[in-house]
Amino acid sequence: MKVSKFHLFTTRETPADAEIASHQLMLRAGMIRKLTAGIYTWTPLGWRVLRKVENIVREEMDRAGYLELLMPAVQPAELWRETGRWEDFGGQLLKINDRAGREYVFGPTHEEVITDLARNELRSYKQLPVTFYQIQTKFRDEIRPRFGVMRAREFLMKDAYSFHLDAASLEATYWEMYEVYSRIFTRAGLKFRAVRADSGAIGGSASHEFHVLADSGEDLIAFSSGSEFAANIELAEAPMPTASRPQAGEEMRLVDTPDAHTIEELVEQFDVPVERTVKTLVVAAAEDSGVDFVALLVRGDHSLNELKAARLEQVASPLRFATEEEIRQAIGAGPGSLGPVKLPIPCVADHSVAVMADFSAGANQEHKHYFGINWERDVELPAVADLRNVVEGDASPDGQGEIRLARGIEVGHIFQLGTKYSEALNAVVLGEDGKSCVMPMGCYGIGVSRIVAAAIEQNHDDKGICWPEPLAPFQVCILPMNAKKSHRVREAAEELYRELLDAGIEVLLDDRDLRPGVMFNDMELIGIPHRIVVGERGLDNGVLEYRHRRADANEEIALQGAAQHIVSLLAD
RNA sequence: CGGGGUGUAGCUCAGCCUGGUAGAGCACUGUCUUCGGGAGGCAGGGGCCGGAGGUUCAAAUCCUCUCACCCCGACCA
Repeated sequence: MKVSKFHLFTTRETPADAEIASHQLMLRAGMIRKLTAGIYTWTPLGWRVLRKVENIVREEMDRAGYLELLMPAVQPAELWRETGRWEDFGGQLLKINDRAGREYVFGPTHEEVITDLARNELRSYKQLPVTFYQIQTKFRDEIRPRFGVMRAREFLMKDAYSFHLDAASLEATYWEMYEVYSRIFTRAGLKFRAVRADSGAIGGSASHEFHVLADSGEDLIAFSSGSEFAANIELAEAPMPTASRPQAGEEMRLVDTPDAHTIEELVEQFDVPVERTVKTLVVAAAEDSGVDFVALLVRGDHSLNELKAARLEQVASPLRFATEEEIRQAIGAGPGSLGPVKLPIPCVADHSVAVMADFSAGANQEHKHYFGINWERDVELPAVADLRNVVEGDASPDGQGEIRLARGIEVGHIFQLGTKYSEALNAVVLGEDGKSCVMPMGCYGIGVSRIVAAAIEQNHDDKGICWPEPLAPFQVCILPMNAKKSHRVREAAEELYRELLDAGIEVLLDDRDLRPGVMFNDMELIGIPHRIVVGERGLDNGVLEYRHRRADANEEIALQGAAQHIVSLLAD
C-alpha cells in the first residue's frame, strides 16, 4: 500500500474528550472516528487491525472445531419474552419497532437466537456436543459509554455457544474453551490473566474472565503470590481474622465532631488509627425482611464488596444504597454520622469489624461520634459476614501466599450456563435411552473491538502505538528521504516495496513527498513495527537503514538482498 | 437516571464576566524557498458562534426553553 492512496487521518493534537492512552492514540492515529456517543467508524487503518484480531480469533475457533455461523442482529421481541429477558435485561437492551409497530431488539447477545436454532435443528444426542460461534456487531445501550471503543455501545464481539447432553460434556468444552482463549490472547501478543468471575446477568454457574493487564483497566483482579489463585476482586473471599478480639482498654465516650463527615476527616482531625474506625453503609433491605434498610459495617480502611453484600439474605438484590433523605428518615442522622451504637435498623458486620476493640464510629446523632466502642459491653455484636474487598497482603483464600492486586481490562468471559435458556425455550434432544433431555449450554464471549484498545493500553510509548507484531496494520514501512529530488532513492524504495509485496509482506510505502520528520512521526504514531529508511546517504554505501519500533537506534542492512533479509527478520 | 461541565473554522482553543458587525495555532488551496525528526515567506478558501424564542438601537456575549456531547456514580465483551 502506498500512503498517498491510503487515507491516513493522523492529528498532532489530542482530542479533548479522550482520557486514556488507547483512546487518544486511536483518535490521533486516525483508526476510529466517533459518529455519536459510543458509536464509531473504523477507518481503513483501524479496520486492518480489527481484522487482524478477528482473524486470530476465527482461526483458533476453527482449529478447535467450532462452527462459525452468522445470526441476525435484529431479533423479535417474542423470543426475549420467552426467556423473560425482555424485562430482565434492563436499560441496556435497545428496543426498536418496525413500521407495523412490531417490537424487536438489536441483539446485545444471542442466547435466545442460538437456542431457538438449537431447538429446531438438534434432535439427537448424536449431534452433541456442538459449539457454534459468530463474529458480529452487538449493541448494548450502556448508561455511560467511555474510553472510545473500550466501552462502546456498538462493538464487535465473538460469541460462542455450546450444547451438550450432560454437565460433564459441558465442563469438558468449557475447559477446552479456556485453553482456546488462552491461545488467542497469547497469539495476539497480549499479557493477560484468566480469573474466576461472577456470572452476572447472563446467568449460570462457573465462569472465568480473561483480563488484559493494564493500569488503566477498570477491573481489579486479585491473585496469589504463592499459588495459581486468581479471581475478580468481586469474587475473592477475604480471610477470616486470625487474631481474636482484644480486651477493651478504653471507656466509650461521645465526642463532638462537627467537621468530620468522612473516615479520612475523622482520622485526620482526631488522630485515630484508620484500622480502629468503622464505616457504616446503609442499603435497601430484602423485600421479605420486614424492614426497609440494613446497615453494613466495614473497617474504615476497607471497602464494601457490593456483590458479597447483595448476596446476604438480609439485603435486597441487586444492591441499592439508601439516599441521604432515606437515611435521615430511618436513623435521624446524616451519612457522615452513622455507627452501630443505638442504631435503629438491623446491621451486619464484616468479620474484621467483629474483632475490633476500642474503635470509633458515628453516634447516629448529627456531628457526633463515639470513641472507644467495644462489642458486647457497649453494643451487641450483630450478624457477621464477609463484606469487604480483599486488600494487598490478605492471605490467599486457598491458604497459599498473599493477595496481590492488579488492574485488568476484561476482554473475554466464559460461562457454564446450564439449562437456563434451553429450559426456557424447551431445547431438548433425545438421549441414548430415548428420553428427552434439556441441553446444558455454555457461552463464551470475546470483545474483539475492545482487544484493539486493550492492546494499545499495553503497548504504547510517548511517540505512539507499538503494535504487537500479529496486530499491526502493516508489518513494514518504507520511508524514502527526499524521493522527489532523487531518482536513486525513489527507485530503490519502489523496488524494495515491490519485492516485499511479492514476498507477501504487508508493506506501507510513504510516497507523500513530506519532510522526513513528518513521516517518522506518523509511522511511529500508527505503530508500524519495522521501518526501512532509504536515503542518498545510505545508498552511497550500499545500505538501507532498519529500525524496529521499540528500538532506539538504527541498524544498517545491505541494499543487496535487503528484501530477503527483511522477510527473514519478520519470520523470527 | 441523578450530580457537574462544555457547545465559536476540519482539529485544539481564545473572545462571553463588562453587548458594538468573528479571532489564533494546527490542518487545507496556490506559489516560492527549504528538505534526515512535525520548516519558512507571500497569497488564499473556510464559521448565519448547537437550535428556538426573548431582552435591546444592537446579542457569540444577557435571559428562557431545547438538543447534543463530555466528566463523576451503578453495568459489561
